[in-house]
Parts: sequence; C-alpha cells; structure tokens
Amino acid sequence: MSTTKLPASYYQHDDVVFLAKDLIGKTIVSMVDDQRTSAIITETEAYRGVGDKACHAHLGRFTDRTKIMYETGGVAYVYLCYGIHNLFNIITNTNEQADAILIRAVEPVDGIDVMLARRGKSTVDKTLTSGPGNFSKAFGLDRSHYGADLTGDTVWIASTPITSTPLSDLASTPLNYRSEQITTSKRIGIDYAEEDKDLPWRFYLNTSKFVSKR
DNA sequence: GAAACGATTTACT
DNA sequence: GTAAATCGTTTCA
Repeated sequence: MSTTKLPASYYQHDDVVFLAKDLIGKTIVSMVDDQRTSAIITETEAYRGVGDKACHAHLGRFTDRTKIMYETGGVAYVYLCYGIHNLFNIITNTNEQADAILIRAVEPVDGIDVMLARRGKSTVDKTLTSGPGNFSKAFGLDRSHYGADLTGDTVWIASTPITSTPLSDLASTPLNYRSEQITTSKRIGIDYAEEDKDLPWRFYLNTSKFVSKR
C-alpha cells in the first residue's frame, strides 16, 4: 500500500477541472472506527466555485453549510443530499474560490469486508462503491467529517503506484492510465443549472466496472 | 416559523 | 421509465 499521501499543495492547484481528472486512478483511504478502507478513484465531478451555477457556492453563497468551501484547498465538504445520502467532496484552490470535487465512484482495494458490512451487503458488485452516496457509506464518511483535513489521518488520498492487488475478479484497472481510458461527460443530476448543466466536467475511468452511469 | 428543495438510490411497473 | 423514501438546509414570510 502506498503511503504517499498527497500534500496540501496538491489541492491548492487553481484548475479544479484539471484536478478532477487528475484524481482518477489515485487511491482514497479512510480510517473510521479503527477500520481502514481504500479504493481507486474511478469517477469525479468538478464544481467550479462562485461562477458555476451547479455549485452550492454559486455567486458567493455563504451559509453554515457552504462556508467550508471558502477554505484553502485540502479539506472535505460533506453534505446531506435528499435527506438520505452523505456526499463527499474535496475543496480545492485558494483565494476563496470555493471550488470542489465530488467523488462519485471508486474501485475497492482494502477493507472490502468493512465496506460490505457498512452497506449491508454480502457480495461485491459495482453498487458497493458506485454512486456518491454509496461510496460515502462504504467508506464510513458522513457529516461528522465536514471540514476534515485531507493531510490528517482520517481520510486522505495517496498517489499511485498502488501496491495492493485490486479485486481480482471484478477489477480491470491497470496501474497507469492513458487519456483514452478516461471518458469526459456532462455532470449528473444538475439540470437545474441552466447554461452550466452541460459543461463537460465529469470524468470516469472507462476500463472500470465501478462507475455510476455510462 | 413554514415550506420547498435537492450534486441519490432503490424498488417497482 | 416512474416513483417513493427522507430530512437538513435554504429561502421566504
């Protein structure tokens, strides 16, 4: 298992769309309730701060929920969606741009038994960690992790190389990715965002089974 | 204080 | 494809 935790400076890059694509293939790790889980990031979406109609911080909206988005990049933004699902985001950039990246799907590597228990499942299939609500639940992430420091020891991201063996029967993920293995599309579930709803700011690893929607 | 609204998931027709 | 579940956040009065 790689221990190359990404530093705070990584998250402070000023192009959230670039970072959303760059995160594909990296490893995300959580240590919650003394249980470690890790997985390869397979699907993300970029939300570009105050200028993006799909972003919760559009036009500088500043509330108890969104205030963390204005922090310096490298913290978590977790919120409850539809009263049911905790959605996990990474805040990026500096200068209070309120940029965020939503983690939409991952491919399990370590702690699969823990993920199964948290999801109430007995067998692994793509629904274990595909879809932002399912990913967060499998990783034990909820609003108690609002504002979590991604350079801390609860939830973080590690760069490749990945030394653990991915799921042998379900994973098809190589350790290095070429651009044609990453598909770009419009974001999911934001049709209210008017002229910004079709921006190509969703990325997924098209060689993985662990993707929410094709 | 009241009401509408989701960056979703799952089950059912 | 359609619909229900479910509740904190936001907006409006």
